[in-house]
Amino acid sequence: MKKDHVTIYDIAKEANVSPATVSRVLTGSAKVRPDTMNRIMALIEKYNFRPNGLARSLTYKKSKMIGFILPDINHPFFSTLVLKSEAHALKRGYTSFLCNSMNNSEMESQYLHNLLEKQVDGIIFLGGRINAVKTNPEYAEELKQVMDRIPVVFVNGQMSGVDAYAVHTDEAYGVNQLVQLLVNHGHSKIGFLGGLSGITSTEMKWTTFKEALNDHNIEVREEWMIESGFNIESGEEAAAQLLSLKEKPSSIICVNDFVAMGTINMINKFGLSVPHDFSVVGFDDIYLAQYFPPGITTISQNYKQLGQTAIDVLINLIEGKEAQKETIIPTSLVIRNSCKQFIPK
Amino acid sequence: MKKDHVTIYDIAKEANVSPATVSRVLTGSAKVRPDTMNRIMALIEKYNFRPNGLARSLTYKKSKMIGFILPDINHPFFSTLVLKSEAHALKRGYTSFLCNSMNNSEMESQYLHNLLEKQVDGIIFLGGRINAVKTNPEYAEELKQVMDRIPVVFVNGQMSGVDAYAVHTDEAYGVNQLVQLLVNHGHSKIGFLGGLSGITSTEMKWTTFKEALNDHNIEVREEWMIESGFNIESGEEAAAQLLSLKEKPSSIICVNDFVAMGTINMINKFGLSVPHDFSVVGFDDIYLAQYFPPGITTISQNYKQLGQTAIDVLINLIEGKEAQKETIIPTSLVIRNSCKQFIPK
DNA sequence: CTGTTAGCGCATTCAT
DNA sequence: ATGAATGCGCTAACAG
Repeated sequence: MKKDHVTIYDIAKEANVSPATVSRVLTGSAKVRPDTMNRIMALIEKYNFRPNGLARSLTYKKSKMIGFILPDINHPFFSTLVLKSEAHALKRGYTSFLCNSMNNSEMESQYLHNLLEKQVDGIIFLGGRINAVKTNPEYAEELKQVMDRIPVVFVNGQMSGVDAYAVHTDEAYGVNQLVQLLVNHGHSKIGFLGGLSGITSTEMKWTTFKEALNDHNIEVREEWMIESGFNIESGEEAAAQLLSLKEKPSSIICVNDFVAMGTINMINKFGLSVPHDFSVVGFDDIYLAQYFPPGITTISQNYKQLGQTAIDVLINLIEGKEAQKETIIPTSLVIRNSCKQFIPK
Repeated sequence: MKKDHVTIYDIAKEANVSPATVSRVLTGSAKVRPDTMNRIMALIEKYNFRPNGLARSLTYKKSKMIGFILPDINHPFFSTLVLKSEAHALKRGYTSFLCNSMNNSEMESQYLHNLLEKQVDGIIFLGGRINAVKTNPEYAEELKQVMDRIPVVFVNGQMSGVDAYAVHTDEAYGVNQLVQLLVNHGHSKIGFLGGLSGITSTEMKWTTFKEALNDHNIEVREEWMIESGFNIESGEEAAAQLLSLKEKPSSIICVNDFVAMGTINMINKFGLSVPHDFSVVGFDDIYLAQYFPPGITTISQNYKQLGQTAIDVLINLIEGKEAQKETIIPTSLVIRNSCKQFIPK
């Protein structure tokens, strides 16, 4: 079962050459006479030899690995983003190390140390502490210490006092697109469901939402802005609350697609329907958005571009090249069937 | 920005001790006098020192990492399973390395080598080549070579000629539960949608399905068994085909929840509804199954147990302990609203 | 309790 | 074109 690990020394001995020569054929770092090369290659084949990556990284002082710290791979937004990013990183010669923090700061700290010990060459950070409106100075300090050693790129986040490289979705633009769409459809009573205060992306969406309404001379009704969370249950809860109001909006912007799904479900449970009784729009354009009846109109985060850019910035930093301090990725509107022209009753 | 990497030698020098002593406080492998220990700890703190994991693994000849080869982290089945597995592995002191093969055998090969070079202590293999009904001998050979070096555990798969440790869901039992449920509800016209021939899980579900119908003295109608695939689109296509048949079943078993969603969507597009016109059941119990209207009755794969067992088997193997060659994880029926009593018209 | 020495497996000068 | 020697950072004997 366990064939003892064969090393370049074993190969060297059997080929009657020095380990250095074996190393040379492995890396192609110098010319080797064709016949000795063939002899070595044959042995490599014979033993199915693979150089020990740990030893290699140790001498190179580069592991060619990048770490990802993210909240939850189970969430479609992250899984899609990570999938794209990973593929791109691989193309550039880097393998990825995923760490699910579950939005728990202690886990983030633990993983940060873990990644450092594993000698990753850089880190992509998503969610958790970099999504908090008020930065915890302790966590910021920790991150700064990490950044002292290896490059870190924030995706859709920021920390006050931490001068980090960042790439993020233009969420404000997305919200504006949504409001514009609704207004174009004749809606002037617009609600906003989901999200959590204290989370930057939520608060930014809220303020943008209000500004957009103002720009369109539409009154902001605080009772139509209901905070709840980010999953389907949150959508259901928020919608239930909204639907029990005496006066209701005719359209609803949801903080993300999951919340939109919950909202649609609850509207149906109230015996009403989308888009007939309410126009509902989401955010993120997760895989399911197009299939969840009636097909959710939403904002695409352009995952591929987002992930790719983050990776490019990080790798450029790792390899000592120039990189843009902050990159903003545009969103795009994806029209489906959850939204229709407002018809006064 | 770049503080030169500090090593145990640096710490040792500044603390006026030998590197070995520093190593001792790091690992706790031997007693160290309290005051020297404190001195060392202070320096570790001061420099925020972290031992180099690569160097460590090199001497330990253990990396405490396990690799996952899986088709696509973006699919809820895998993301959930991986999340559970990873958490359990971490609890047992192992970190995970994820590799998305996209069901591409070449990528699997590439990753297999990559993981070997990275010196992972073991591998969890899901999907792809171990799901093929007819084993490709070349791929089997490759896997055997890997297994010659480190333990590998198959999850929901197998390869003929490869005597691997395996953990899998009792899919046959699940299909039986589904048929039983439908029969209990008075259905005797049952279809089966989705899946792909050549994929073990599909073929096993098909044969189990037929046997179950036989056991219940129900005729098997080949035209109600439509092969298509595993995603929502596949469900829609298969359902469209089924619905254009002259004579249709009253109930439908889908190869998984995605296909069930597509099926439900198509039924709705035909102006019919679930469960009113058709009872539809799925498989996997992904997060969305409960929220996709009308709430999908399905079979749970018991992710946690499945993942945990796979990890336990693998780690036991890695650590030279006993492990069961094959473990079967029971499924459980999750009743929701996509299924109702058959009412003859 | 602590220091010295010798690898772990590989890549890289510096010679030859 | 190739070999010998050295170091990457850490742990594990083996002394003392």
